[in-house]
Amino acid sequence: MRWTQTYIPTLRDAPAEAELISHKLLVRAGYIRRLASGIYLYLPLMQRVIQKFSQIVREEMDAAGAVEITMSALAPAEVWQKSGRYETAGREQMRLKDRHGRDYVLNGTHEEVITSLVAGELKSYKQLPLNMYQIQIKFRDEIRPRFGLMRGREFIMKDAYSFDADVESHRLSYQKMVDAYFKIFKRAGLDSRMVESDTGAMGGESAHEFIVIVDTSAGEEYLSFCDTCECAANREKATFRDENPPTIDTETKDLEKVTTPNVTSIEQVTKFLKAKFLKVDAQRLVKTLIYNADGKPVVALIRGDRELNETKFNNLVHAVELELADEEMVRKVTGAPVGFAGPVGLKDIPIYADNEVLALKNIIVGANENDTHYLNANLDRDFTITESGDIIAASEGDLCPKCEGRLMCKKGIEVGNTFMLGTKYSESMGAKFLDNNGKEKPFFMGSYGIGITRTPQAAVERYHDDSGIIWPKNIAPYQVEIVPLNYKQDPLREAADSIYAELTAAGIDTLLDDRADRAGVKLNDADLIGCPVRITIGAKSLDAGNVELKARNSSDVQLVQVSEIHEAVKAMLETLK
RNA sequence: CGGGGUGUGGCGCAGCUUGGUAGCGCACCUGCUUUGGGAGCAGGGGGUCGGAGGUUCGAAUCCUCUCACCCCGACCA
Repeated sequence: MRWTQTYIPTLRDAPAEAELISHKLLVRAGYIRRLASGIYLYLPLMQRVIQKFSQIVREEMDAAGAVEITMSALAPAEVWQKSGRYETAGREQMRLKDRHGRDYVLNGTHEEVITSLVAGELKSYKQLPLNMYQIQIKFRDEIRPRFGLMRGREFIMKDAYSFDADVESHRLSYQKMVDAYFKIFKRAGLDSRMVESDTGAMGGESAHEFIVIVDTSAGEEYLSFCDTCECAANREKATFRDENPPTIDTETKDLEKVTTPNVTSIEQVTKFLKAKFLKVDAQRLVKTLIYNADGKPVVALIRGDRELNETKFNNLVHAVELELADEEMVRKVTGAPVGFAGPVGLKDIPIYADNEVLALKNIIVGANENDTHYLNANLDRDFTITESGDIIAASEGDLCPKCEGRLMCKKGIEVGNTFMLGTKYSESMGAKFLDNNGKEKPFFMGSYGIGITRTPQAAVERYHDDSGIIWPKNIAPYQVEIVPLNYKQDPLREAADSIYAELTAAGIDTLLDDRADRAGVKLNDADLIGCPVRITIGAKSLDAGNVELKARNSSDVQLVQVSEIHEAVKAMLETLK
């Protein structure tokens, strides 16, 4: 492609609204333009990136035995009402009416649509397993769109849906997708990490996310992974092993009330009590956290040296909205100022305890009274709990749950996800088949997404420098950019044209900067848009029959004879990621 | 939805406090010169100052309402 025949509006300054470096670069380098909040136009370069990545996705999905279809972006509301998600999807779902006043939604995902497709016609176990996917525009009325393509209201996604007759086959289908995902991200030049994730609104049995780790602030997902084994999890889900299990008293002691003037935090309480009674550590303290669950107070008990994981906690509480209670609620519930809450004497409030707390004896807790704590409180004798579970957060340096390694915590960008849905949707929507005994059964379904527009931005976030983007070769809009420093000079132009023709004929995606601009402008733009290989043609080296070959990710420059440039380019591309 | 902020030519901004009829850099067009990391000179085009109403002889500037956008939070691929 010749630069003057396409449209690459590069900008010297990034628009003020862009926050992330990747967002700024995509705008500055002329890949995207914003039409409205969370709605972007894909310009020629972006279109090529999207197509390249989509093609990789297609090839790997096809290789994994999935078949491509296209489902509508629009769907009648009934389809969503059937699964019950019309109500639960809430304000995130884009809705509209047609001219007759009938209700429609702009699909944010397609479980309902594909289930209704399959419900009437996929009837026999002989047709299973089946996996269908599409690459489609999705709509989500995000509360707050941001970060360019990362969180838009309209975006492109690959979504696949698998149908199986039984659990074993279901697991196999799931594994095939997982394998395909690793291949896809690898081909796109990205190191991805698969982590366990919370199933969230999607529901189902288990779920994983595929994450690209980034160092910048762009990462929205926190994940923890082991530095030794393959164990990795989203922070919402991460578990760890207790490194120094507390010594548990053998006998229970009598409950004792002590005055603790002005000591409200765990650190203060520990310090205060140590000074007084010695042998007190944070592990013996139990934190009592009051939460506001949809307007009603609930209590979380965790060991004093732990942090609460709100996602895990809410998996016990099942609240729509869960947040730390304000001072007023705490006073109302405990009858004491913040800092002295404890489970002893709390009435009519659900109390959820972390598993670790169950094992403890003679714990120290607030006494629901100003400046007072209890020593030697014991479960069942002094207080009761509603339910227990794992509700604590893993943090950097904790012991891996499966090996002797340490957990590391990093930020990442979620680029794909996989859900083992089981029979949740097929049951609610009546999607059934006949097994080999002629018995009617609901399908085992899986759902698998990849962010087609988000992933390239994640790549930019991962691969860039001060001058611009550095694309992995397989998703770069062009693999090679030719920069004749002065296109008006006959020898330079002729050399540029002939190399362009040769590379293009050889099937190498090549961009020729045939603009009449000065060298500096073109070189800067070349760095900005980030093609992995650059061929620079200048008068001095061309006099000796040479052009310059340079990789975007390196400062090394090779002088190459014009006659050998094709081979040299191929060789260089081989070495690049 | 709560808190904070911004709307002035395609992009980045000044002007607003103290009202007097719009300016700078980049980009764009023409010409000449220049030509290896965002050139120089000269000339030029483009803005109902987000919108509506009000105050005033006069509003980008003051007041009221409204819309859009951005940041922090809750939500999420």
